[in-house]
Amino acid sequence: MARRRAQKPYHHGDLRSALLDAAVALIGEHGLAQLSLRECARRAGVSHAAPYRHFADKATLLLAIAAEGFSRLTAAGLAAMEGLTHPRDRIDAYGVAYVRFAFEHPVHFRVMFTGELGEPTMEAQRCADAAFDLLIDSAAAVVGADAATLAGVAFWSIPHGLAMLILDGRLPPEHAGSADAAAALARAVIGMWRGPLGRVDDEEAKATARDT
Amino acid sequence: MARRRAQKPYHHGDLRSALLDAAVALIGEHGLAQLSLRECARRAGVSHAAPYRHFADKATLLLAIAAEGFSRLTAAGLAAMEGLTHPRDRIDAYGVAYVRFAFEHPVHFRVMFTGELGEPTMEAQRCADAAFDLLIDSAAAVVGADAATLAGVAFWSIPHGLAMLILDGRLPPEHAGSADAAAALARAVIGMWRGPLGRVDDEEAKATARDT
DNA sequence: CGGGAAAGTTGTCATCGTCAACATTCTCGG
DNA sequence: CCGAGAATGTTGACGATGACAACTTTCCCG
Repeated sequence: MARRRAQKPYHHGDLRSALLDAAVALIGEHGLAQLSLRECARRAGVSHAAPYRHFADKATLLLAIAAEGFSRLTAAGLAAMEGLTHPRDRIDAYGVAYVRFAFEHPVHFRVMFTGELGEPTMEAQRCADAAFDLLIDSAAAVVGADAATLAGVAFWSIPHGLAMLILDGRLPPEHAGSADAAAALARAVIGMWRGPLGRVDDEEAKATARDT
Repeated sequence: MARRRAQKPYHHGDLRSALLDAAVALIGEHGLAQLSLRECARRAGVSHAAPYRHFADKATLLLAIAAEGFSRLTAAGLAAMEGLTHPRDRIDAYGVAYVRFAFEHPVHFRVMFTGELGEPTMEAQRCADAAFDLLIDSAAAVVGADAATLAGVAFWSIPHGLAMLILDGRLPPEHAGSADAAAALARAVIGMWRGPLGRVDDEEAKATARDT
């Protein structure tokens, strides 16, 4: 202790996080394709080979970003569903949170779904599965376990496609200008869904229709 | 004329297409991130700088692949809608064709939607807009021009999300094992859609329900 | 306190994207 | 028919990158 902060210590302290942060920032600035480990190292104030003490290779670093993204997505979904008891309300909230997440963490979202990252890490696989399982479980709570996979897939497609459109800049600015606008759009589009998820609730719709 | 085929001519003949084909093949084999212009050149039997006579840089080559993909997608959509007169049938067919396209041309599809390709070429922009306009027009034929953008966005989300799930290998094999299976899944999921696109047709659904 | 493990560094190599300079072939106007 | 300029390819070079090996510094625990 009593470390001299004036001259930087040989050890960084938390290089791993610093590299992840630098990578996310760099991807945001110059795009995924331009990302270089050496530039990350430079920005973290460390030599060009230091990253290899924390990541096997570039793909592993990206996988870590993806894993982080899936974790945050799951957390955002859980937070959005918190306090909601109606299954339909819950899965709708997840969908809206999904689009909001994509808007607020565009870099993570891109990395999560570029694929092309080689064989996923166990860590990354676990985080992705957790996010997907939450969706399937939420769907199962509406339509039952048998149809859950199909319904989950159908339901995921909507927020996911929406998120892609927003990130690709193919939506008019009034719908994609802010996180709130994007979320509102998501709520509107999801509200149009009247598939198996909707039918169940249509019968009890009047009982629930008090919020707008 | 009477060209000696035995010793290859100085000029390739159709290098541009050969490079595009090589690039698509290489991406399919090793992933987008591993693509190298030099490897494309090698595979086309040409020196490492030859590609620069046809593409300004690597990004431009990828943009060309994306443009080709959007053109084929538009063509596939048009072919699928051919002969169908009911607006709802037509947009449904487009959606199914969309998923089938993604399954059959996974490399093109990936390149089309990786974004991160820098500023799009005019060519690429035009092809992408054509595909999107076809969708919006098809939606407009169902819900009218006013709601067309919103409905188009909502409707695009479904096949797009579905395609992404299939390409990411997150679907059970019975649904993603073949192009026909994927298309059938798409048809099923799209059939669940009962938003503004569906409501119009629900009134005349009985008149149309003769297939299946 | 001492030795191994962890974390960083320097050096190196093959490969890549890109540019400049040069070579070959095509084509079209005279 | 020919000859010059435009296309198209080639060779060579440069800086940057991902990845590995060997070495150094610091940490931590027995």
